[in-house]
Amino acid sequence: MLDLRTIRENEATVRNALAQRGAGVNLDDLLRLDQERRATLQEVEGLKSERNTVSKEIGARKRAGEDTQAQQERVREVGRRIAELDERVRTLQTDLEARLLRIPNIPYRETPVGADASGNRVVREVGTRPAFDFEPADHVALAERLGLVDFARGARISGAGFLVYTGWGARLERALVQFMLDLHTREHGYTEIQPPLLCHAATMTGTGQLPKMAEDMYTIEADGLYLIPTAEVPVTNLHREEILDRPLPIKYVAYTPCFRREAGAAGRDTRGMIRVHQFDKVEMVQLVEPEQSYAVLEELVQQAETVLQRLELPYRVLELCTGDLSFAAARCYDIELWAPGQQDWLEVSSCSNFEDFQARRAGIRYRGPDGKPRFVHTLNGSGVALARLYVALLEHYQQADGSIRIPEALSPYVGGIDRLTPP
RNA sequence: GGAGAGAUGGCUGAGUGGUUUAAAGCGGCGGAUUGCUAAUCCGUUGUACGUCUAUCAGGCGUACCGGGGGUUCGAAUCCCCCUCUCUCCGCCA
Repeated sequence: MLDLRTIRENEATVRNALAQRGAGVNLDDLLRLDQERRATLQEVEGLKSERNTVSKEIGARKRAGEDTQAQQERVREVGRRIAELDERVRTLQTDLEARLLRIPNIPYRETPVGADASGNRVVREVGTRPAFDFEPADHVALAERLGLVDFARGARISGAGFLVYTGWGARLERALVQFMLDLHTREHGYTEIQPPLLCHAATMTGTGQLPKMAEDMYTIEADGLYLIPTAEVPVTNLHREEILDRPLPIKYVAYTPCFRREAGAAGRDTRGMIRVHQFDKVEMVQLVEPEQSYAVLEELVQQAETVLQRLELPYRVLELCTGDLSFAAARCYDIELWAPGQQDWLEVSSCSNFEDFQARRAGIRYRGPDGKPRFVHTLNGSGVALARLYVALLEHYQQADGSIRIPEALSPYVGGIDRLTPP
């Protein structure tokens, strides 16, 4: 959420930034509502001040045994007017809030300007894509041949887009999760969190999933709950409506399943495990001082890259342009893995700085050097997303004999074996 | 799911309609005193919104005693609804 005062005082800058994102926002109505709210507030607060004074006087005179009938009647009138104006302020306030919650964040000043994904900038490409002396298979064939994933039974029990990992396939998934958690907790200084997977509306609003992305989430209507699309949601909201009493930065890492309806993506990537309704992800979240947030963003990207470097997989880092930035992000890097079976790049991480956009929505503050509360900056980065990592790993490490080599760093997590072989 | 008890400032805890613009204590901050530490003494103390001014600061106003609504000239206090916590019962991995 943007600060209303910022919008008021920097109207041109805000308009320009939102235009670069391609966001159609009616600022005129917003500013008019703001104007009316402040005017009405001034009027009603004046009346309340008057009422407080007179009421106090009535109390004093009653104690002195004087008649206060006339005064009481007069104040009753004032009270009626106050009730009307209060109602008006409430309406304006609600309307303003609803509009503010739908305005996306302002992009970082160096963000490349572009209309869509084609405007993204390749920051670097690391590692070399493998050369095969045979025709590389895709992950669906590999997973089926090795008995790692059962696509048909996933569809049978839950529908298309749900996976069943079996035997060594399940073991490999667990190994990857554990490998990443160990890396981030032991070497990168994160505290591990296991949050709820169902969150209510206030939490979903805090990080920006609501109100705009409601149709992307699975809902539990009977209880007013939503399945989390990412651990970012519960973990960032851990400190909702708090003035933090601990030193910054706060660094959390969480493994959770993620649930996405992929409502707008029907028919895309339907084959295999590239776009599924449920996948595992290890997510890093940081709450930091505003002055540090852009340095921390670089740190996050490197920590996500470390996962891929240890697994010896080739990848590239992109900076998203204004038109491709997600709703709440001010600056975002995506990391993509090369998948030989797809002959394409797969997004496995998204590292974003939200500045104070989420903190303002969620009310997450800390005390600055002057002791006054300030909003923190929030960041998160996948470290990294499974399913797609799994795809790239299978396709990258496939051998001519049909086996899958296990990279050295991962081997201890699968009981020391160095390859998966067909049964 | 049923019954009961509770929710007050950073913490403990008083307060059942107007001298409470929330007592007192603890803690925090500033100062005094003091070889050092401790102790003692004095002062100070939250958040949001609005507004004004001599605007790296402050003044004024409004609201905030779990959340929302109501009664009243006036609500922490009375009434209604909700949430959460605790205790007991039931159910249960």
